[in-house]
Amino acid sequence: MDEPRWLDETEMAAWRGFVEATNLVARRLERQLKDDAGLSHTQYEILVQLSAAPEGSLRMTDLADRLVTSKSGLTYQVTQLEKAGLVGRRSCPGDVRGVIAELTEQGWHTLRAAAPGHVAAVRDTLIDVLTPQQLAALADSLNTVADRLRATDA
Amino acid sequence: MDEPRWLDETEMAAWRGFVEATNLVARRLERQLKDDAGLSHTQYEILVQLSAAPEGSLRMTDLADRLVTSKSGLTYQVTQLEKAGLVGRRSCPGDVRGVIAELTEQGWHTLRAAAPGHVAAVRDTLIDVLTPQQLAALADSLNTVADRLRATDA
DNA sequence: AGCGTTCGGTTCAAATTTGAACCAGATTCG
DNA sequence: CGAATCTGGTTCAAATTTGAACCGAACGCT
Repeated sequence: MDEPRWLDETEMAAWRGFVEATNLVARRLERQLKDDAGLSHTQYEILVQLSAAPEGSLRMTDLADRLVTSKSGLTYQVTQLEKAGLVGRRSCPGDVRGVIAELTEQGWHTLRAAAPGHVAAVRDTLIDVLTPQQLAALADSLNTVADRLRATDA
Repeated sequence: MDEPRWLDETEMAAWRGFVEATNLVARRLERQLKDDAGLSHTQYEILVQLSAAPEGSLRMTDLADRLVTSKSGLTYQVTQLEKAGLVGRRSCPGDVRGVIAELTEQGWHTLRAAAPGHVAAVRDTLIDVLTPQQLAALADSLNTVADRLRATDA
């Protein structure tokens, strides 16, 4: 194990910033959603992903891919949302094993009700804090990272 | 509740990128640390913060501030690390209530052993994926966000 | 058709996280 | 001094997350 390449000052700043911003933003938004809409961020993300899919429905596996949770974690949360009446399960035509999660009427309604407050919070914590240039740069960098990880995960 | 300002394309890209990169990077590094060093990222962060402090020790409250966990979460993790022999608790001179967490010899050793692999993984997932310009821009944006949140949390 | 492998989802126990309640030691004023 | 309040840390129950084990169904091949 030879001497590794340590991080220089900028690299360290990027990394510390990443860790810190990540946690702080997550914490802040978690609370906002819980307080204002009674949803965890995970649950909100599930609703968002479903709402963006055709018919407001997705197969469990596809949903798990888009979110970044374990399969069992998804099963758990979908069950919670089902109990709350926001999501339903249907079986998947053509594959008996498959399960399709689908937004209910109430799910759509809850999401529409939660979205404005959440967007405002996102602006407040992340978007409006930065200049347009910073924001564009951030989007560029983070998407590079995300794409790269998506690719190498497979 | 009037019509909110929705996110435009760049804003949305930044936000989605943030959520996605955040989760993917966290997941990746969590696994790396667990596999290679038997530590969770939280635990590793505790060791790092302690190692950066004078004497390798910090008061619980200060530690909780630097990490971004709840007080009870910190108590739990420090107890775990104590069981593992990486951290010790001392009482705080001058304030009977206070507790100081302190790296043990073994804690230093474990951290030194874990660091190279972790740094390599950080490079791999985040740093080396970006150009120097992207990296500098990322550091700039994220630190702006973090600083701003630190300020408004108080 | 038959066999071995992969896939999709759930179940389970164990580890972690969180917020609220709590306790004892500080602080602050009147 | 002494009551009222605040602080630092732990404890507790409840919610969540994770990975491993599992089961039945689909697939690839012979």
